[in-house]
Amino acid sequence: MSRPTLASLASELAVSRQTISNVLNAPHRVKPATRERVQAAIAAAGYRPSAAARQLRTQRSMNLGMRLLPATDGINGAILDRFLHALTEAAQSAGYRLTLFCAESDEEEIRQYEQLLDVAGLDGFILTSSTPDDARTRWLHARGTAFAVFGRPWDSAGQPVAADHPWVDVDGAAGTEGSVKMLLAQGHTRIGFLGWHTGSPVGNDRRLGWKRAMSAAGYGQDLVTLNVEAEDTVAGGAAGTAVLASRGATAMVCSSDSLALGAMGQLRESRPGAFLRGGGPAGPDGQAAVVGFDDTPVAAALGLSSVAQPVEEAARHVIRVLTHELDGSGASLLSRGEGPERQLLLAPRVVERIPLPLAAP
Amino acid sequence: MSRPTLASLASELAVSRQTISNVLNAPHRVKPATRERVQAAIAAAGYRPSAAARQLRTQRSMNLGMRLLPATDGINGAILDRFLHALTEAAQSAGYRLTLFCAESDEEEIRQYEQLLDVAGLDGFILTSSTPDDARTRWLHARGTAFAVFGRPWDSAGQPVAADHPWVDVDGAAGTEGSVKMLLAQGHTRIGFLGWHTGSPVGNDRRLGWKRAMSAAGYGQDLVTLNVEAEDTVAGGAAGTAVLASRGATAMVCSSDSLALGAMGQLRESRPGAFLRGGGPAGPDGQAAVVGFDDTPVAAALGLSSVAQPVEEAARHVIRVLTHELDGSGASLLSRGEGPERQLLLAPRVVERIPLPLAAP
DNA sequence: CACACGGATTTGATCGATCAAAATTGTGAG
DNA sequence: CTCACAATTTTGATCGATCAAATCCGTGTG
Repeated sequence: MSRPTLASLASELAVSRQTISNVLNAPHRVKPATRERVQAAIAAAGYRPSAAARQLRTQRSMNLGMRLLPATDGINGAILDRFLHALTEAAQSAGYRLTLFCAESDEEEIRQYEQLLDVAGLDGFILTSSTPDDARTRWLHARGTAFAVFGRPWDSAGQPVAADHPWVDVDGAAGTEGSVKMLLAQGHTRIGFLGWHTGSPVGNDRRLGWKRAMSAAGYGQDLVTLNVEAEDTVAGGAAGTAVLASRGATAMVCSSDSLALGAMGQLRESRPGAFLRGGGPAGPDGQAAVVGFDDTPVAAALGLSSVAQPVEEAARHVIRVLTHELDGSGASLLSRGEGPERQLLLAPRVVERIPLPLAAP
Repeated sequence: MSRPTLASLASELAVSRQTISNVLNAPHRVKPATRERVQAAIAAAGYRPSAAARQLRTQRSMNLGMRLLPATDGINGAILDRFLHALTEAAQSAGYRLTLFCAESDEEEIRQYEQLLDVAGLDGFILTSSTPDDARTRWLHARGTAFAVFGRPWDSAGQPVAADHPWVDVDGAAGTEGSVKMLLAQGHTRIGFLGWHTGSPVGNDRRLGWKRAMSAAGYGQDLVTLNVEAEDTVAGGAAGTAVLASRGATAMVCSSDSLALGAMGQLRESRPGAFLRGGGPAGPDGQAAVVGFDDTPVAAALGLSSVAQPVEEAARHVIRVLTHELDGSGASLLSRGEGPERQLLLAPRVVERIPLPLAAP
């Protein structure tokens, strides 16, 4: 009554182990008649090859690893859920499993790679953020381990840099650019940017989009005045908004939903009614406007416009590239030059929302 | 230059494979002198036993599985991050790895169990929610697979029921009871409950705590009037709050932060200033009060009081029980009757917050 | 009719560990 | 000095698959 194995099935069917193995791994080598007979028996017995035995022989585990970063803020970290889910789903349907691990630092992450490669024989890794001059990608590359990154490579100065490893990222600049355009279309002209300190490449990228769109619209002269840096918290957003409002901004594009949330609150409170009904600093229709970034559930709940990252698509692509790298090496002769883009910048989408009245009708 | 194996190390050291294996798995059998010599060699060579080979022989993978539920709401789903992180960390330090998988339904989840057990040889599973008359726990139990649940077992009528599998849960009733007590201490007497429809056992449990505390305080006569059911969304919370306010509630305990968020908005908007500065339905100090549930990041950001679940502790305990079950079976003679509680109800904590002014000073 | 040939199938070795049992060594009693 | 017995170490088999090479088989050919 125990689990069927290649050997047990083989003796039942009066064929050799190898024939069954071939039916599964190289069907063309088996005569159609036997193939079908074996396939039927496999289905009937519910036979499933043992991954451990297979791994021992082939040195492939069909297992991908990913570090779970220490929970951040949670408002913005909420998109991790979606990413992780899509990643797991995509890996699963590509025949891979996903193993999680934790690490306190990037150095420890590297030590974990080493251990997981040796012990569990993971086939590849997914990195969920890139840092300037990333030691982890260097290490993985040197070791010849397959991996794919959600995040562009940055040089030590925080500038985008070429690299030949696979990565997927979302074009943050395009997102903020879109936000500015939306606000311009609404008639706003004094559009501020509320972002992080300049040490963050991701933050700088988002700031860049705002600058680009403002310059293109002929408001380049406001780039200094209307650019404010703040701590990435709700309180930071409120404080920054107070500054921007005092400089005459009627709308603002934020680097995160946390900041945008703070901005909304500030506008509502400091000039009661300003946000919804006009008055105080307000745009042409009498309303001040805020756009966040990441389109977190909070934004949706509060009716905050925000830039939505296509994280599901990013996750699927990460898996696509990584599995192509892993599976494709054998079939490299056939599929040379085809395959998915190894480096891909996805365009985000600006979700325009009408602020919720926050009261039942 | 390739990875050291038991055999390669053995020949270098001029001892047998088995001796090295014993140093790792049964050190007491090895003479101290050799043991140290071997240990030094292991460290020097950076030897790590292959999990695949070990699994093939021992039939244990040191791998635990968990289904990633389709992302829910996201406001409340945010605590999954924390749970998952703590789970991974605890599993890791117990020497286990965590494998994720997806399933569309509970039936598919069972099919995945079957496949993962056969193929990957997972040692156990973690279930992250329990449903009334749960088919999954029945299946796992029948199959003799180790598992632990975050969530109490409920019978088909949604009532708590005894079961002999390990589980950990948070005492929701105690949470809402604590919320009520906090509001009573603030001087409120007309405290409403804004919860989910009665089909949800978890929701009913939370409602129960409110009822208990209200009755104990002598407000049992209000249990019908001040109990409102709503859809678990921000809009639902706003609508329910309108009803509760019209019935004279000055404070409300909610089943979730989504509802509480809706409640806050409703209070702010429908009676401008009510929430912060008194007026309209308000408590003794002139303020209406809302308490949410789950202490999501949004609650923290907005200064919403909420009931915090000790999810990290729950995760650690789930792993503790599960690994004890798995590791302990061998040592059952020694540790009989000891070990962690197989069933544990954790007390949540009410986090009292002062609503943020939402404006910078 | 023997023989080469390619497709289909089988055999034996192997991946790297642990288990079970056997062999070796050391120790104290008689 | 020998023998029983425990402590320590080694040997051979095994887990369940795949690889590489060998064998088998039916055909077409000279």
